Amino acid sequence: MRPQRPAPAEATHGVTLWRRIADDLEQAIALGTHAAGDRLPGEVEIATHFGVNRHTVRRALAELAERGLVRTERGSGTYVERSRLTYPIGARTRFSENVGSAGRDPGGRLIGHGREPATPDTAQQLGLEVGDMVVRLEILRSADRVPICATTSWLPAARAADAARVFRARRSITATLAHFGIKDYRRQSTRITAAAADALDAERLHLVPGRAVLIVDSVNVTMTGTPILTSRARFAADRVELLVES
Amino acid sequence: MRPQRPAPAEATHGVTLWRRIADDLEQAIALGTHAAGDRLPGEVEIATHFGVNRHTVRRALAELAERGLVRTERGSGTYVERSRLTYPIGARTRFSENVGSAGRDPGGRLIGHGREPATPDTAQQLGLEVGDMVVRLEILRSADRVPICATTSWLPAARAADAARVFRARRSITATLAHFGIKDYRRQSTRITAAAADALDAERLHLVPGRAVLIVDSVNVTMTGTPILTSRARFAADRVELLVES
DNA sequence: TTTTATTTGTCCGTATGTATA
DNA sequence: GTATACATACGGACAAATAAA
Repeated sequence: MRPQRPAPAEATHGVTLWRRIADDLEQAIALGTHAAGDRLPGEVEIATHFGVNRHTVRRALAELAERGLVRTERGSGTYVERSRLTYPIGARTRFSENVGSAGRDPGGRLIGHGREPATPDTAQQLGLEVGDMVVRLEILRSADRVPICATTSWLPAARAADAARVFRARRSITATLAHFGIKDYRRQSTRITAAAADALDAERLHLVPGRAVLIVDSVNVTMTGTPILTSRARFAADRVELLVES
Repeated sequence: MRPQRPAPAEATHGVTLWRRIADDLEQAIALGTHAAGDRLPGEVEIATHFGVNRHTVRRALAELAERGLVRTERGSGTYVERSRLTYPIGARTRFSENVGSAGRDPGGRLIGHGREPATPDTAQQLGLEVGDMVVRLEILRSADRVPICATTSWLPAARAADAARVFRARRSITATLAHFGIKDYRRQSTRITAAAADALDAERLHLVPGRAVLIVDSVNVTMTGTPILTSRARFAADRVELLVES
């Protein structure tokens, strides 16, 4: 960041001081001058650097905090938040590919599984009868060892009986489906809503109860259009941003 | 719902009692036997109806409550939740059309506006220089008089100087853009994340602070690809579900 | 405003079947 | 096979919130 003195009104284009400082800090963060996790200089230090009052800096930092770029910790300092993982949603949505192409290390761990009768909505999504058996997989997914989402997936038991065992070996949904003869599949629809994290989310995703989770329901079909997998993922909203391109 | 006695193991397909009751209630809600807003029978009444213990019914209701189908109010009863407004996200996303085709009455009210210099990210999205002037519109949108989202939109001031005045007359973004010669436009990208509602969200969207809000950033371009409008919408997550089809 | 009945929330306990180690 | 842990189901009692008299 470069020092700036409050300039005459016409030179500032009517830009408020705090906004200019916020913009400067935003640029500095975007350019990597302050990396993720870094502690910014103290408020007084920033204030003297720009030649303004500390309260003006506080207003700027409040703006950045509200937008999620920084996080202020009372008695400690202001820290640059890790930028959200951009997670593209589309017909070819694959977790590992998404995380990998963001330059992060994808991980997936089976934390539970079961065999159960389809509930009405699961049955409808998979084109089954209510009560037909389905296999449920609970997978905790991460990027760079940081938990990203907890996914519950359902597959027709008739087509993928021991999906849990296969997933544990292959460590990928795509590879698991391939094992059952599904060479390719596509995401048919995605429904997105959000809720406050409950105790289970907090434990699995390692976040404070009450923080937001994105709830993403998807239906995946084979290339011939047969429903093969439906899932409900709960994302730590702090850490991801879903991207829909059209 | 039809009464059911706990049956021998082989007849239940291994389905637990509470799950079967939950499924039955879910069906009854889906079929409209219990409409949105209706109060379900009391726990004891449901229990005697199914011939089970009250705790078993409670387990079933807890399942439905967790999935957002019902809401229990201590001392009062259990109520069927209004189903979420399905909001399609795509190239042709238009608020009024989305709400209207869901059979609800769309509303939009300008609650604020301003003229300000573009911040770095707004400038980048609109293809402007940092500091170029933009017009900001704050719009509160509703369906059937229930607030759905608060949207902040930015347009290049050079192309849409008095957008606020036009919007107030036309009451639609599409009509406002048409006034400035933009006959058609499409949504280029949508970024979705979530957060807990702050005091401003709570007031505008009429919800309790801490409930989840979906934050939807979009960039809209003319049919020739020129960025014309960027917006950030904050949806009451309780009341909507975003739908992405691919 | 106060009382009373209704309804959900929480806690205690008991018994049984089913996975898991 | 045995022991252990867990989920399911039932029964009862009381507290707390609500709604109606």
